[in-house]
Amino acid sequence: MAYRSSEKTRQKKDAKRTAMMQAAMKVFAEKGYHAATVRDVVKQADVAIGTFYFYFPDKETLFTYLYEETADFILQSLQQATSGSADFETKLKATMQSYLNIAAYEPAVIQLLLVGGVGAVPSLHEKRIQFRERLAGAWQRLLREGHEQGVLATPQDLRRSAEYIAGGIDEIVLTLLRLPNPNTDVATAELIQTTLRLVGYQAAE
Amino acid sequence: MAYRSSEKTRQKKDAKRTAMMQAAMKVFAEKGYHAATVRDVVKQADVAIGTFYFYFPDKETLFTYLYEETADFILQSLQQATSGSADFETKLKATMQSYLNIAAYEPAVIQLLLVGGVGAVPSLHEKRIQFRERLAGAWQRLLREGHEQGVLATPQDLRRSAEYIAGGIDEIVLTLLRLPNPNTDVATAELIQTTLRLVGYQAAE
Amino acid sequence: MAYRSSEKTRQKKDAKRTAMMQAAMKVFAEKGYHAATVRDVVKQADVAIGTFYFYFPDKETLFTYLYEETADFILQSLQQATSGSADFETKLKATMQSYLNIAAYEPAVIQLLLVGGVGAVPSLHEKRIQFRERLAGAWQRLLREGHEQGVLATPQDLRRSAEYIAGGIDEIVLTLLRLPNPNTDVATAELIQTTLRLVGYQAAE
Amino acid sequence: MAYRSSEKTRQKKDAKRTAMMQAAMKVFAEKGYHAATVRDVVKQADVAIGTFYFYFPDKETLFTYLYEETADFILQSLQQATSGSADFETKLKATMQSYLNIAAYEPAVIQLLLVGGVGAVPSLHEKRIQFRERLAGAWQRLLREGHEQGVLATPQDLRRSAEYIAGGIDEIVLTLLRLPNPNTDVATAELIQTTLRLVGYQAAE
DNA sequence: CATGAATGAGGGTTCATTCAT
DNA sequence: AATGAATGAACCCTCATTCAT
Repeated sequence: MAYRSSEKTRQKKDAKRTAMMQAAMKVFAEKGYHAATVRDVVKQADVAIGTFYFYFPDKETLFTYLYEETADFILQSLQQATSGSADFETKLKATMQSYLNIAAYEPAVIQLLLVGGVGAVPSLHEKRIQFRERLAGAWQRLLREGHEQGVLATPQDLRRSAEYIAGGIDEIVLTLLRLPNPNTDVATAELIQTTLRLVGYQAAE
Repeated sequence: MAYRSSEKTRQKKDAKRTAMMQAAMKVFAEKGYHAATVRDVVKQADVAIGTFYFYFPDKETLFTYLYEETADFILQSLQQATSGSADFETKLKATMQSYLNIAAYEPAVIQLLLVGGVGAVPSLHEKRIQFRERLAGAWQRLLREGHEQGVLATPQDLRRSAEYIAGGIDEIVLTLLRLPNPNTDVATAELIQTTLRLVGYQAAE
Repeated sequence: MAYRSSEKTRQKKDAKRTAMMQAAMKVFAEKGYHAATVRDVVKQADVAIGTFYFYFPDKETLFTYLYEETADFILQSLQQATSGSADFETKLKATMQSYLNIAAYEPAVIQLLLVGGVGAVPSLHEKRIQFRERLAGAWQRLLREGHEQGVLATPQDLRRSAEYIAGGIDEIVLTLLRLPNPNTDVATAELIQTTLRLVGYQAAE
Repeated sequence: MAYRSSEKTRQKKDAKRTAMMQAAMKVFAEKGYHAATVRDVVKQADVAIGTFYFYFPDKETLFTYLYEETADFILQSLQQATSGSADFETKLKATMQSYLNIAAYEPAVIQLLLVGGVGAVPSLHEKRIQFRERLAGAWQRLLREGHEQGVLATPQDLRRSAEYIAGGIDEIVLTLLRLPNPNTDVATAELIQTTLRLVGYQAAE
């Protein structure tokens, strides 16, 4: 007896859901978890408050989901940049490129991850820690390759270097995002050079 | 006949005010701005809620003041480490030592600055940005000395390197603070070495 | 050319309507008026929420209608038991039998009437009062017969005795319904005896 | 340093708390748990909504507490009436007197117990069941005395009779409370006579 | 000075109801 | 007829802030 949920309707619903998540992303990125209200989100999405609860179970769940999805997106982007067979320097450049690209074209993504979830609900705090660890882990994997290729300074604790890099990049990215017209290319080039120095890179002969 | 609060009274008042600020620091560092309530603070300080509003105009002002004071404390500590006449390496070691010391013995100070005020009230956001800039500025001054002594790699944007350092250190510090028994000494030594590489340090002959 | 819904269509519609009312009865009996939601009802009936509003104008009206219908059903059952020509004792036994039978086989009916509509909407409160009065009225009619047959103790206010009986039975019924395997037969026999004593029954010689 | 909480202040607070509980009692008795809102209560008490939460942790807790307290009050009143050494008839009269007195002078107490907590939150449902059981228990104890004095009809299930009595009385009481000027005395006398018949009372020679 | 009772704006969430498809 | 996405009033509750004592 059930009417076939016309494909069109389904698509429309999905589109709306996506639109609402983007609205939520923007609001959370700007205000952070606590300061952002559900009313802010629905206003941004131009829907009624009940609509929010039609699409999402509650504020916390949405934020957690948004945070995880965003974190996965970033980490996969980095993963992609480091996969394949290439030398350390090439991969590092690609990775940095990738990260800065996201920062340039999807600033809310970065804002959400870096400031949106701080000082929030405990379950969220946990997620944030996980993200930082996975982010450092991504860099660490890259460094390990460099180490195996024998192009990095020794001794060094690759984990700690990876954390240093992750933190350093984000500091610079946040500074960039505060500028009206950030020159991402120059920053990327400099970040690459600085990071190469940081790990004591010596090109193989 | 003009009233004048006797010196003793004033001291007592100041002591209470200080105690309340320490209580507030602890609470804000643990929970962050939004999750911490004024009631949490007064409970920690063991005073009535009305007393809070005798000493501070409101929650936001207190937090801002606390944030500024804490930021000043950190920045002055770094300043002290870099003042005097010594070579670049010595000063960098002293600075790093100083920062990590604070993290080790006054973790709340670091927590407050790094996570306590993120995603909070707009006025606070501003303060946070200022702090990051001043922190980068402190490192930048040190790097400039190194540059003038000719011991750093060129070309490099000292400002950007300073930001990289500031961000990298904090990432590692936050990781350390999550551990039950962080070995600060090892971390400090590594941070120094990594930072020296980052700036392309070459000891003068 | 006037449309006329074919007999078949009407029957189908009535069937659906009935099914939805049974679903509503179950839900209201279990949760009571306020705690039961329209969504609970449509879920139980396995239809969409819009369908509910096609068949019923709103929640309150449905409940009121359901309550009335159920009340009528009970009262008619009692009526039937007391109709015909028989002596007081026989009729009382039949009436009690009838009531306890409903409680045993259609507990939701009783639950709905006794607890489903308490503390609800004003219009419902009115209905509940009416039901109690009609229920007492049914007993009162029976008692009047007994009085006319001269088998009841005098003096007694038949109305008040009728209320006493109605309230006493329901108290016991509700207690029974809480048991996993209520022995209705024993309870019925006891209720009959107790009620006969209550009205001071003396078999005619 | 703590100022002595002047006895006067304390008393005032207690008085207010009591006033608020009475306001809550009235509202809950009139509307039942679900239909009554916290705003209804604070409006009745003429205080702000925050004041409610200063005195009580939440709506459910208050209601539960109110319900328990009221139940205890009623049960203790009955207890008092049945204690002491007197014959069965005297005690039954006293008990009935006591119950009807409360109904006459504190109708909200009865309303709360009988209708206020029906169909409410699960924890409350439990409380209601407990109350009914304790109420029946009170009557049962009285009947047992009568049984031991050999003035009651045998055989009869004293528990079931007790429930019958409890339910019957409440039905009549609720009817009375609907009248503008209920004549409690006549009702009491009749209830006593009817109850004596119900239990098959035969005065000892 | 210090207290804590009192306030009420505002936050998250529910749910009866509507209406375009 | 039937659907279910969308709405928004209203609920419970929190918490920064005030002020009489």
